[in-house]
Amino acid sequence: MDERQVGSLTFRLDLSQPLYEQILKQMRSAIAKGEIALGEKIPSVREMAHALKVNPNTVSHAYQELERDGLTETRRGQGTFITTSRERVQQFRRELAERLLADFVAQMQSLGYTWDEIEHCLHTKKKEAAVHGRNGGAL
Amino acid sequence: MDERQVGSLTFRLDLSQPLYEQILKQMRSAIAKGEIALGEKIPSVREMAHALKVNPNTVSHAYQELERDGLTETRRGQGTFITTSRERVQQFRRELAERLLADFVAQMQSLGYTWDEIEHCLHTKKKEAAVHGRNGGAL
DNA sequence: TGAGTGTATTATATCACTTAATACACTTAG
DNA sequence: CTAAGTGTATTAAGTGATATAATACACTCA
Repeated sequence: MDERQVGSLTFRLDLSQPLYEQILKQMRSAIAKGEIALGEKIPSVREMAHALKVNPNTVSHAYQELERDGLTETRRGQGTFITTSRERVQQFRRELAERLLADFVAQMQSLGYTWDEIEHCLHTKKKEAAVHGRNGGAL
Repeated sequence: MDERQVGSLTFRLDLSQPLYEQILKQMRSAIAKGEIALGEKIPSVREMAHALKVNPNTVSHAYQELERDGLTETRRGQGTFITTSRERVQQFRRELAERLLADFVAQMQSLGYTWDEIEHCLHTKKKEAAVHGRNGGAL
């Protein structure tokens, strides 16, 4: 429940990972999902740092990675803005998904799972989730 | 190609991850895949350390994690041996796969992918792999 | 002009990881 | 019994990534 609100965004930080990485990943998700509109200004480094109770340098680190990803553009004296290129966002989302998928499959195969078995596991979990989503999730 | 042979096992180590974690994961894979037989003795801490050009403490760290997993049993003065319980190995393999799957799905969903889209991505990649496996992998 | 931007710098502290050098208790082959 | 080989524990040191703190600078805009 340790959630922090920053503008329209919600962040959850813990100690299991570097803070700047958690900020980075959650910003990436928000952008990929369109929770932040194209061209929109994101919170300033200092504002974000204050809201998350984190050092400005840590936020700056995350923001610089976002720019390396091509997801943001920084204008000195103005702030940091989401790219206006819908194509760039979609491409980045696809690349990230492709990496996740490749890593997942590689790790499953390192445990001796075949393609068919991996597909079957995913399908089974999907059906389980469907049950939990309908009513099983309730108390 | 920086591979190291230790008995019947092959290890690949780099600097992108803690050494003890790489040893741990590759041992887990070897056990899960049955590349080491149940009850078999694995290389001694010192032998493994020498072969991998790594400190004995680092190998010991990995071996202690393996025992925490229930995959090995240590006998003082004799060495470290793979568990004789086939059930334990199979259960651990399932648990590991379950964790990988849950994490993968969670990360895909954080990018806005639906269950159907995730399934479709996996299926597409499977077919790609099939092509590369038949002949596309050749030069 | 002044407040708000991103950025850079220097310093300090902490933590995980790795290596090194020993030492101890145990088991087994000789 | 002895010696070599087991896992394990301890202490020390060094490294690198991470995070914080305190400043400072250049830029933009009302």
